[in-house]
Amino acid sequence: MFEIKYLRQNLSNIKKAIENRNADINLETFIQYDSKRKSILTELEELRYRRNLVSDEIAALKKQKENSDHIIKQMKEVAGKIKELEKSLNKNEEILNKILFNIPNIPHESVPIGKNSEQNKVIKKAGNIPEFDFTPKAHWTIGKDLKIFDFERAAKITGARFPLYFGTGAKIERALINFMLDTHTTKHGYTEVLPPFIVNRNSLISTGQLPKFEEDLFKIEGLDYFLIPTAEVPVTNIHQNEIISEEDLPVKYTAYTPCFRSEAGSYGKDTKGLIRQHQFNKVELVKFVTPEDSYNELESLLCDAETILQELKLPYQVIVLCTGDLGFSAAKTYDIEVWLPSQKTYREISSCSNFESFQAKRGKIRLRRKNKKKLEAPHTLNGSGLAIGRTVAAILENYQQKDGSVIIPEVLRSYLGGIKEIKP
RNA sequence: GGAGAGAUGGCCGAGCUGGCUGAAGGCGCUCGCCUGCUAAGCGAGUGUGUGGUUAAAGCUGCACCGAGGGUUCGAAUCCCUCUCUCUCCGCCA
Repeated sequence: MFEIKYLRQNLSNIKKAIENRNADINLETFIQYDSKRKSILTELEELRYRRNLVSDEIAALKKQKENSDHIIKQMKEVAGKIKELEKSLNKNEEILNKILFNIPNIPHESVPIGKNSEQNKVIKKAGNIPEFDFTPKAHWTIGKDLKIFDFERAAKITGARFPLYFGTGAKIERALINFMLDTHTTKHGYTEVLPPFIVNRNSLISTGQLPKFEEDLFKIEGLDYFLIPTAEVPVTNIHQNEIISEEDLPVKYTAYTPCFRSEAGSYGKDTKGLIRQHQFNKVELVKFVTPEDSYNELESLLCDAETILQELKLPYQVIVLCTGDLGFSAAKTYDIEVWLPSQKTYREISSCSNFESFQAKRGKIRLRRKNKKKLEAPHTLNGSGLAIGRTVAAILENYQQKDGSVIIPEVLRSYLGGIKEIKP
């Protein structure tokens, strides 16, 4: 979110940025209500000033036991006028906020300008794409043959797009969660967090999922609570409405949570397998940093996520999202995409973003510098490190053997009682 | 679920028979003095947001004492609603 003042002063920049995003925001309305706000406020503050002065007078008169009825009578009118103005100011403020909270973040200057995902840029390829002397199977077939997951039964329990793992399948999920958390806490210096899986409206507004994207969320009936679409929401909101000292930065958290997404508008896409589910597990990385460090911190966040794929020896590529594909709150985003042999393509497995001060401002997270009076907004970042279900899919597909078995990546074996492969 | 207590500045904590309280006191922090270092001591300063003015420091208006509404000329203080925290009882993984 932008402060009104900033928006007023940088209108043309923001306009251009929004155009680059293919977003549609009516800034003319903003200007209109902004100037209205100013005129109401000026009048209101003058009246309040007068009221405060006269109130003191009345107090003084009363103290001297003198009559003040005539002034009080006068002030009654002023009080009425004040109330009126306050009402219209509130209304005006509501409209302004609605506009303000619907304006997306400005892309960083290093973000390529583009219309959609086709203009994203590949910036790195890593790992070896496996070669097969047979036709590699899709992970849902492998999983079914190995009897480690069962989507039909999951649909019976709940509905389409819910996971149900058995035996080694369930264990691999758990092993991956532990492996990732262990790596990030011991090697990368993150503090492990286990947050609530249900959050209130305000938290979702802070991180930017609301007010625009309510249809993507699962809402709890009868309460203004939602299932989290990502750990980013509860974890970023840990410091909502707080002042963080400069010397405490960077703050780095990692959290495992399930994620719940309604996937509205994605019907017919990725209907099979683990790629697009209503519920999936994820290990998330979240950072609070000083503005001057945030782009370096984005690079290291990306590295931290990449490490997991390197250790699992899975081939991947890194892309930088273009302006048209950038998420609402992000100023810059790298996606890591893992190779899926059955689809002969790379699929997103992590998304690492710098939100700059966008979320901090919405969530009133502030930064106190060591020798400065004025408070600033810290920058927030987050990234998946990684999505667990998609990692399982990638392991199954990349490590599959001709006989239908799947080799377990070495780093995971100690988490799985030492087994080296899953056999049919 | 029932009964009660509470929510004040970076933290702790007064005020709550309405006006002199943006808020005592303490801690912390900053600056200065002092002691050869450290600790202690002394003095001054120190909330947030937003507007005006200024080259700047500063001065200054308004708002904010959990959130929202109400009463009043005037509310941290009174009333209502909501949220959260704590204590006791009940129930429970």
